[in-house]
Amino acid sequence: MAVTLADVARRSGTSTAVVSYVMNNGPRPVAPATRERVLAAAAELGYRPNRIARALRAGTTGVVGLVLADASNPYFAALARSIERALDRRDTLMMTGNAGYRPDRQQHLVERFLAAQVDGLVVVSADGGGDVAAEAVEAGVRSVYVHHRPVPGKAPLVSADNDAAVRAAVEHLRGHGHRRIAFLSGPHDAGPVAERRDAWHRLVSSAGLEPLLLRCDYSRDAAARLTAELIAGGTMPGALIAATDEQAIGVLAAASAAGLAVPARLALISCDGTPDSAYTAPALSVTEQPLDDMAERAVALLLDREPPNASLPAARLVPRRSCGCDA
Amino acid sequence: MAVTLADVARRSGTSTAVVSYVMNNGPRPVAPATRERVLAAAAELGYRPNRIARALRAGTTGVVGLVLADASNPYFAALARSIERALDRRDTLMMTGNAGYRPDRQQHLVERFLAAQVDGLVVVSADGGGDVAAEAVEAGVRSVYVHHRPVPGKAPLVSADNDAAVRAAVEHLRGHGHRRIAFLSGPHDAGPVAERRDAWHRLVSSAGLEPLLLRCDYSRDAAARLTAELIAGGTMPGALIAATDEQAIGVLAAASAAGLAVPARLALISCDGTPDSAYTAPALSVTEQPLDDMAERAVALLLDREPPNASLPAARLVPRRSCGCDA
DNA sequence: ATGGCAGTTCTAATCGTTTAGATGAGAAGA
DNA sequence: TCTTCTCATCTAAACGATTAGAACTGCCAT
Repeated sequence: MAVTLADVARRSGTSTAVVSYVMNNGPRPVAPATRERVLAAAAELGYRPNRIARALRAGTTGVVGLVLADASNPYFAALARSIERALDRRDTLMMTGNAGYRPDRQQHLVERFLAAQVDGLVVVSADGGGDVAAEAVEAGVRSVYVHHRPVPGKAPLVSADNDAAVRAAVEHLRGHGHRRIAFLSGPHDAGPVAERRDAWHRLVSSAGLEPLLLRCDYSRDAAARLTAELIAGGTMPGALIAATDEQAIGVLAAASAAGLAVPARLALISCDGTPDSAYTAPALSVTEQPLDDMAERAVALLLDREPPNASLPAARLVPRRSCGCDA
Repeated sequence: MAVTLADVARRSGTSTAVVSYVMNNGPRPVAPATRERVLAAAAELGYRPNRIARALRAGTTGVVGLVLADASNPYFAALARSIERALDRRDTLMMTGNAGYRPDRQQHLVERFLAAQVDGLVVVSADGGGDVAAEAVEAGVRSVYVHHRPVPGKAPLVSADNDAAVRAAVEHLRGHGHRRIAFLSGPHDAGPVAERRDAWHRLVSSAGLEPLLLRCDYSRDAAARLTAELIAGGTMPGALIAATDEQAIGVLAAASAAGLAVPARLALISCDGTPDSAYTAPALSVTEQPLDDMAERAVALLLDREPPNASLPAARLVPRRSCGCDA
């Protein structure tokens, strides 16, 4: 059915070797006249090299596996796109799998990807889950965690500097005159969220302010329910830093439903900086993660012989309406 | 480096054929005692079948290519997840590529996927772009368009019944007492958006109402700008059906910024029904697309010998706050 | 003429699995 | 004892591309 090297060779009156040399500007030269004949034959027949065969022979597939916690989450979706662009620059394809926050699914995906002989593995997981990359590393497949790494974790981690970002957020809210600055974290935070919480706790405590720590699941729904309870109970603080945009959007929805004015009665900043955050009502103030840089770094670590070791730019503060700014 | 069939065969004192038969519950039976030895050897060595080699021999890879317009758009992201689940049920992996609404990128991705010998191709494109699946179909690779199909298009289309959905939306808004029901469409609508617009136009016209048609890009940004202009010019209608959630979210953001109350001064319904729509302020009323059913249907069309020909369930109306309902 | 040397091209082994055909060992039937 | 049959297993040929090593052309210098 499909056109093979042998077909092109027959048509052009040469051998498969010569055709291969022409196709890859191969390791050996080919006479100009022959090259022409081969190219003409390939074009006529509509020859398309079979990457599976090449992969078997070469031991490298040009495909990287991406294990994603949840592509429906705009933060992970944006990260996935950045990774895709970084891979595309290296002419590498991407297999994707959503683990849906479930460790067993993560494991399952890793095994499927290894069987498919991926050249590398990128794991973007939320909190929780074991060292899924370990199996890949043992099998000799380069792997990298992005955003979060389990402990212990056998593969390197690429993540942004959350400390500086949270510092900027806290200082910004204090600049708006707030003294009760709460933090909304995850249920069992770890990784970047824990870093953010730590940074907040340190800053608020050392300023002599009371650190009010809230926790809920990383879903809009959970954050909305929590917010509704706090408002009903009259214990809503005047300023809040949400660990993730998703949670902040849930907070915003519940505040709107309960008639609590943002930013007048509640100043809000969240820490992802997804594209969505610019289109909430009011627009969310955020600390924006340098996703493109993180992705480029991660992919370089996987595929390039000499990965860059420049440090990652920190997340930066993007003030919009929800913190009390006009913009 | 990697453990092969031959290694397992040597270790268990059998041949590669027997090992293969054991691994696949092969086409021939194996004596129980031998089977045990083989399984033990495979476990000890940590054997993992090489799917690339299997693919070369079998001519089938167990991988499907998904060409997506834009995974950052929650509607497409949700659709992609549904497709992934449908594929997973058939033990099939997925390669993903985002075309970013650019026809040349679509074409490029299709070619990469074909070279990777995918077993099938799912194309989820927005308006515009040529018949990218044509090349795949000619190469004998089954393909299917989901959501939108270019004209002419060589592959079948899986799409929901938009007519019934829009009818429900228009009738619902009329039930709230609205008589000026505008429609916000895309810049050069086609496919599902055009269907929605047609349905709206027919219904509104036949009710003797004036059909006000608005157009802008499918981005939140564009919709927000258009809305701001309309509000400033005092020409904002009292009720609006947005073709997509993204546009509706842009409308909502601009209305909030300009202080235009939703739903009191503007009743809004949009036509995708993404998860996001429940968490806007106020919550968006939508007609919800049956994404899981669409995905299952599309994948069945690609991979199953006898695809189902039951008709697709229609999108259904989910009334929330933005249309004027209390819920 | 003849050996050597580029410059080309061909032959065939290889990657790891699958599987049809050949082979072998035993059991049952003549 | 000698077929005949059934099971279980082995041998080896694919799948399509890559690439060393062999082989074949001219051409020049001896």
